[in-house]
Amino acid sequence: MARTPTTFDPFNAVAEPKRRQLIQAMGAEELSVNEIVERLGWNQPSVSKHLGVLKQVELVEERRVGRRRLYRVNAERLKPIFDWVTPFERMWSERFERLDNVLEKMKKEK
Amino acid sequence: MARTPTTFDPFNAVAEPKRRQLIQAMGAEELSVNEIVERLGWNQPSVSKHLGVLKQVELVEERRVGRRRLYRVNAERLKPIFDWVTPFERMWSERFERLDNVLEKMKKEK
DNA sequence: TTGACATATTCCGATATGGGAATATAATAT
DNA sequence: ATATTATATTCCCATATCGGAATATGTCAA
Repeated sequence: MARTPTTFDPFNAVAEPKRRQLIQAMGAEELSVNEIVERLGWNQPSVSKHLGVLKQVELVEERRVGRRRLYRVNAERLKPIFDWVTPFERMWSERFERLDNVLEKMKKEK
Repeated sequence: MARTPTTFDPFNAVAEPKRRQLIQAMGAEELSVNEIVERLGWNQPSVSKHLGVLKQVELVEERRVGRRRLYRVNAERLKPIFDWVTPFERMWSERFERLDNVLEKMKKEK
């Protein structure tokens, strides 16, 4: 067996840095391929191909209008990533850093 | 050029489902390889290899004690993932669904 | 020193990738 | 019909997987 395919799930689709960049550049807007091309400065086939992957995992949705195709981010598909990573937040968050600091001080003052 | 290597960054390391499972199984505990093997029911080389990838991207840290190696999750390396995905939360969260519902109702009642 | 235990590494093969370049498809306008 | 615009697809290749099996390394114990 080989590596998990990029189209397997949002985790794999989004592992590619350019695809993260693409999603971030789109934000909440609905954009045509050419608008994305201009915004990112990549060549058109590259944008289309990355959109193709994102579409397969439903991270973007496509709407055809005339000869253009309008894409928008389907943020719900990012929720599994958010849900997986969020529980770990307490391990690095400021609240606990502060707690650590307090404990450090208590040590020193003792 | 080929696909972004798994060891390139936490995004890629964590794209592999088994590695997410491994990290989740470890939680905040410090565990030996064998403890992880038992906990997950995988074979030992598999666990070692996945730990190797996670270690390269510093998602886990290793401490040698006798003939054992104790691993623990370095959650800070998950922060970039959290930070990247979090801004999109407002696009799916209940708060905004509720807002949508309110707006829908207002339309209908008008 | 020899064995037992804990863990890492190597060798293998099938497979999917991303980029570049070229080209195909589709819709509109003239 | 033809040209133009907008987008997708194909063909190419170098490369890094993951899993399985076997084996190597390292450390303790008797």
